[in-house]
Amino acid sequence: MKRAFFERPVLEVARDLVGCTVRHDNAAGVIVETEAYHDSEPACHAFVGLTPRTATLFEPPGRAYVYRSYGVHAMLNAVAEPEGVGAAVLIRALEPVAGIDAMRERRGLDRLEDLCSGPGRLTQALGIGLDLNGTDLLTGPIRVEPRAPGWRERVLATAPRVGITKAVELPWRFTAEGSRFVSRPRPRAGALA
DNA sequence: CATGGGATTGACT
DNA sequence: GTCAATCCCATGC
Repeated sequence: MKRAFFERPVLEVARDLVGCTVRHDNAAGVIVETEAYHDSEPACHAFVGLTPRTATLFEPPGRAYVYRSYGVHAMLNAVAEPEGVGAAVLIRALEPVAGIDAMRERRGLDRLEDLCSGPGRLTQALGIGLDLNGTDLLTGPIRVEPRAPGWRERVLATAPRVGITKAVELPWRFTAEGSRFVSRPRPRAGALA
């Protein structure tokens, strides 16, 4: 993955990350669902400006923004756009492709579809914790790798983002159409990107 | 310094 | 479908 990939409009990065691979600690999955967040809209953490919590979002593109959700779960984002712009792509679901036994162990579950089909689930499956906030996705412990041949053809669906209360109308969620590894709620077929 | 609210999940009715 | 868990941090007094 090249640095320039992340230094682009966050909607483009969100779309193009579907089909790429996330790897950590000998486990990996192909991204099947993303959401875009940008400091110009109130659902984004960076909307409030530069604070200790949001600092990573304004850092150079290609870094990991990892934060705690509901006091329980770790959420993994890829920082996008030039340094100084608060924007990131939330990785919401993966199709497991490597280290599946390790994932099952960390999740305490067997079903392949339950391992990484949600933002809190995939961080647990990959062993990604808050300590990795700010690390580099090109050189650090978490790696994002380009699409394998064939994923270019995959059809994307757009939908409203999940679990937010502001800017709910923006269709900034992207899913690999028909994938059984997408998190709930599964978007209706038809709204193609 | 007190308070409220999550970019969720899993267990339970 | 409903609901609690759990904790950091932004905000307001």
